[in-house]
Amino acid sequence: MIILDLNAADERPIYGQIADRVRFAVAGGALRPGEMVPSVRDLSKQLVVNPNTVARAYRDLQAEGLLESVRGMGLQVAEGAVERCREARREMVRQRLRRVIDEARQGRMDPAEIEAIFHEECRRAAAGENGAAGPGRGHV
Amino acid sequence: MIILDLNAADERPIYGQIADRVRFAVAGGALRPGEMVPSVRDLSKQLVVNPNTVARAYRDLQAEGLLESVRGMGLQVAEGAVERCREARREMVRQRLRRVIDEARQGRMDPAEIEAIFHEECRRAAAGENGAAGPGRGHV
Amino acid sequence: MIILDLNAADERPIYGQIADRVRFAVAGGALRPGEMVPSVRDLSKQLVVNPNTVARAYRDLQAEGLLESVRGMGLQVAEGAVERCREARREMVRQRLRRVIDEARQGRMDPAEIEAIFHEECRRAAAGENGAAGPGRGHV
Amino acid sequence: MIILDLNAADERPIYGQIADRVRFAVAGGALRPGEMVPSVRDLSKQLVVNPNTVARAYRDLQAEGLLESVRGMGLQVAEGAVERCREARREMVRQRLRRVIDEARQGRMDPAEIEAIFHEECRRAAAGENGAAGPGRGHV
DNA sequence: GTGGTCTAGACCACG
DNA sequence: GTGGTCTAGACCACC
Repeated sequence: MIILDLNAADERPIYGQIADRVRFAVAGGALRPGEMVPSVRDLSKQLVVNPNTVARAYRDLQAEGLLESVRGMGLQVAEGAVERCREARREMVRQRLRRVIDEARQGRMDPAEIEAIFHEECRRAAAGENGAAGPGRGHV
Repeated sequence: MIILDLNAADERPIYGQIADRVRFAVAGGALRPGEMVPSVRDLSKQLVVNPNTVARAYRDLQAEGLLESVRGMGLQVAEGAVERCREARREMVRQRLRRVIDEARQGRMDPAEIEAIFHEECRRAAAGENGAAGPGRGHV
Repeated sequence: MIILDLNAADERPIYGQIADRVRFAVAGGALRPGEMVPSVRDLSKQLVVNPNTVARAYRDLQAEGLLESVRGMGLQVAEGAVERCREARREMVRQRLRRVIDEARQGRMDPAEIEAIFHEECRRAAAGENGAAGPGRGHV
Repeated sequence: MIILDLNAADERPIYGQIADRVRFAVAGGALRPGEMVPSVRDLSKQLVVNPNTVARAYRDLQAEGLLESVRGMGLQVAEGAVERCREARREMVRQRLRRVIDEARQGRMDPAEIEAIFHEECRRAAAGENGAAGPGRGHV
């Protein structure tokens, strides 16, 4: 069964984080169309969270058409979900990047400085994934 | 007088948006040390926002040491503010970029795709600043 | 053997849909008094449904007096069933129509609009039964 | 302030009934774009229902784009809502009528009988609206 | 004052 | 076993 976890430092609503984990799992191929997601009760135990909170995440995903219910059995990933998740993921990233860029430029920040920071952070992320502590900014 | 505006689509707290606008204005040189910021009442009218909300933004900026009260006159930008704002601006941008990158990678998105989107959006922002409608992504 | 099928899009309980199909089959003459209904196992395979679900539908129909068990043989359609099913069918249709009409009027919908929609849908149904794709509303 | 009420005999989920009341109120003109809906707390008291239940109805309506939040102030009817509600109401009625008609015909019911029942019920509804007890089927 | 999140726990229908 | 509804009540941020 797929393992999901939460990042305690994330201040977004828990149900939103859960939904995003599922979206990313589908986009990344860890959860395939037709596959069942963990039951509300199981996942709520796994995440140490109230079942209602998981149920809300699942409900939102259902409304989005990403999950569909199999009566009496649980919820499964819908057929067209992978493509939609990939697209959603891409647009989410695009929208957030756009907002940062727009605000930085509006604050008269040098475009070259923005790009420099972006590449620094990309390197940091890549390093953090390969070795335990790569170069760049070690802390945080 | 300095002109500030808000983006209604931004879901962050309004007081935070206002404070950020002031920080960016100082970092960008639009507001200089010793200069007075608009009064709470004026700014609240200008932004069509509750005066309490503006007051809270100013309160936060005061606590931060960025604004100082001049008895009977209002609030002015503090002396050392510019450098601190530039630093704050840089770190704010860095932190937000980092978060987007981290979450995208965590969702197993291809790093090259992330960079591609970033550069697309940079070009779009640059185009939007020069001409009214440059190349790139026309809509939005 | 009588062929029944289910509409996956129907959100009513499956056991109720099955029972209704049987009622309508009796009312329409496709199942005659004295005739045996498919066994629980056969029907559950035919419908790709849990046997318990079929069993529950049959149980309800038995309680209603529409089916009677023949020891060791299964269930057969009861003698007086046809008339009762016709009546049940009529009342079921009436009740559902009434509900739609009542709610539409309660929502201040123009009565003429309701009738217009009804007749459109009647024509559509008639067309769909005669030719594969008649006039009216092609899509669904 | 707009008065909403619930029909205790309705077995649909309460939150759905509340949402429908709002939709119909908007479609019927009782609630106009820009107008505020009752606060969650007020409406929950008015309907003798848990605030969470009202909140869920409002949340669904927000997701639908029918309501939009005015921060710190409450929820108001969105601009384009009226047309969308009318359309939604029409399609809801159409879909439900279609289902009844389809199932009745599939059960080999005489089309003329279906129409007869429909018109009977239309007359009944019209009568029930004008006089307290018109002709037709008095009870129920 | 507003909406929103989360928890806890009960109850239900369905399969 | 599954999801879904509803209640009750706490706590939060925002305006």
